[in-house]
Amino acid sequence: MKSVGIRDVAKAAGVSITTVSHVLNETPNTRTSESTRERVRDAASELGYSPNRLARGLRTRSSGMIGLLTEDIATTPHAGRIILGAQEEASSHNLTLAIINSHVDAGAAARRADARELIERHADGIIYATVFHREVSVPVELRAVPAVLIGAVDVQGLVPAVLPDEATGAANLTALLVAAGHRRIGFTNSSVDVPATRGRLIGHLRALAQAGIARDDSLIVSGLSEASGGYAATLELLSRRDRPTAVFCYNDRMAMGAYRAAAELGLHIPRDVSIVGFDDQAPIAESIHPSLTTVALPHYEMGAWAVATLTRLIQGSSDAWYLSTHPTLMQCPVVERHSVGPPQLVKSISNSATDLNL
Amino acid sequence: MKSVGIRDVAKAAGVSITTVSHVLNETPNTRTSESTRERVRDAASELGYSPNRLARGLRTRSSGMIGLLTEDIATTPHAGRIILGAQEEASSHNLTLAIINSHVDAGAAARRADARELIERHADGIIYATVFHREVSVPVELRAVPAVLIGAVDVQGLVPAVLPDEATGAANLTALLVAAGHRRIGFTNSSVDVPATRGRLIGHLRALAQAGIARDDSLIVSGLSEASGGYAATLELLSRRDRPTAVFCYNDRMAMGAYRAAAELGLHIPRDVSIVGFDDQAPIAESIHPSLTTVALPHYEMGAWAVATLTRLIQGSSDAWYLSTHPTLMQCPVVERHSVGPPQLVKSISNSATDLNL
DNA sequence: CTGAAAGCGCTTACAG
DNA sequence: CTGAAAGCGCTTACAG
Repeated sequence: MKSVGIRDVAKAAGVSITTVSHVLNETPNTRTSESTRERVRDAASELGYSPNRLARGLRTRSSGMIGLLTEDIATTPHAGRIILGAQEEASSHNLTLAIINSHVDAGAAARRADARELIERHADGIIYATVFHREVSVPVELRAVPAVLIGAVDVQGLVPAVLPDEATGAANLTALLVAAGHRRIGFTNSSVDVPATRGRLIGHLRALAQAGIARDDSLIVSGLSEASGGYAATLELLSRRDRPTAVFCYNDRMAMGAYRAAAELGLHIPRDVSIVGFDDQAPIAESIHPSLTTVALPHYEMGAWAVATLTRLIQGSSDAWYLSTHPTLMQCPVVERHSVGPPQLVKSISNSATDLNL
Repeated sequence: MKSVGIRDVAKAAGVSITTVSHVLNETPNTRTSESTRERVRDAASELGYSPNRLARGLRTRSSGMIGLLTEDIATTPHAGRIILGAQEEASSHNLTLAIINSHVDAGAAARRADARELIERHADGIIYATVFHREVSVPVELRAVPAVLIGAVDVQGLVPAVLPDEATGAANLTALLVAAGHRRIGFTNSSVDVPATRGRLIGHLRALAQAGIARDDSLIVSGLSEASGGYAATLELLSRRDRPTAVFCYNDRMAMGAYRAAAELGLHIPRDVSIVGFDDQAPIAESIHPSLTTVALPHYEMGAWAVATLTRLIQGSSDAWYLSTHPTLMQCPVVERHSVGPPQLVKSISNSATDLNL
């Protein structure tokens, strides 16, 4: 199966390969008679010609490929959406997405080797995405090409980054709770100190302040960022005499545990207590009963932003410096479902059985 | 930043580029003195030379890239593991993985365009992965290159495929239930008819037969393959006078609903009823309480198999025909956690409250 | 054991 | 408005 090349099209159209190249690429500043153009296009489509990207890349020194370097991300549940956003944006720019994953603990050397591989293949740009929102020291290899970061910020401030705006997302979520009437809101935080932990708490506190609700640190309890941690923390919170009427869980997995704690205490969600999570993690948030009100992380959008920004950088946009020094924050939308209701009107005595007897 | 080429290495080592190419590629049937080889290697590493894959690809008519064509798969929770398996296997063969995703409903035309794009870039092989185990008609474009299918079987039997061995996985899971002492096992199936639905039921039935347990179709009830469907089906099953002592749910999401049904009936898992799922879907299976005994889908393995097989095909292996006509089945391992226990010893009266009074 | 040379399939000054 | 020719950076017969 001999593949058809530009030469075949030229011959069929009775023109030179130069002309074929010009008309097919619509080279600017090139005049070609309409009749020739038509002949060329007809010949090309008749022969089913499609240019060899390798040859073109060799000549133009650009591969039309962008590399996505991930750090264990393919194993996290969110990964798919980052990849999807990046891939679709890439397609729309006629770019191909190549993926390389290294394990988080593989170390800097592995990451540099991966970067090098992408460079050998003449990636036009590289996206570096980390599992958790954190600070990284970008491999020097990436200095050689346009690069952007997803979910991480470069300690040296040399490469543009997108980050989820956790604080605003959290603030909006808390505001929703406040709007429903809650004033005593528990917060079960993750005990590991990462930007997400800090950001979510900050947003929560900010919304409280804005609503004129006094900060009460006894309402903030932290634990493992898993269902088990959420269970323990929420159990503690809801067992108090003056238990909160709502609890904001650091993430959806913790919220799963919070549901169990509430059930064990005989508390009905959202009648007796409102629960909210963060991450909009599939399939938990939707599948749990009642379905969970939470905030979504903009993975798709960050993926798309990354390649959109990269294409600007590749085209030599002058935003580079500005972008590098000002991380882009992506909004995290609140997803309202069914785990929030108004607070109980009656002052509960410590146990919801009382309510049932009203 | 002028990048270093083979010419620079040749000059530095005082040899021809031919020689550089031979020593660096370790071309077979080529004698080069050890001293020359050493000089070349030193020069190459000193200059930080890495070959331009585009140029090499143009010359050798192979890009060293393999394409992964997915069908909405990046949006499914499992996707990451397929990509990861494929990517790691690709790395080990010095291949790069390019990903293109099309929406399931984008139609055949979109898929063909995607295949074409991969071919323009001279993908050495293409993997086509579908979201759900099903039959597909492979785009003709794929006939031009080695191709394999993940999770789907080609209606025309022309391309090799890997599929999860759902039946065996299900049989093993049911066998585990039987081993625990269960003889009345409910089965909540998905009401949509796909290979997975059929395979899981077949495996279940096979294990029952093997254990000498009479088939009782009243124990098989189907519904939506979501938590809500599992809830309804399980509620029905467990409300019967002679309720099953265990229920096998078509998937983990249905199992989530089953948990809720059991809780509502006051049935404790696994004391009063055992529940098992299928998919080992993160983060449900682990996070739910008690953690769910289920069977894992071999996504990583299928991804790795796909590229391993592709490399054999690319090298002209003669297995092609055999592989095309015999889909490869990948084992689905049972993952034991905490949702299975022995059946209740007492004959229940219809309501577990009775048990509590023993 | 080593090298000169052709050629992979394009794009792009440059000339006409 | 159109084309001849150089060249991107490699690999690979082929000759010596």
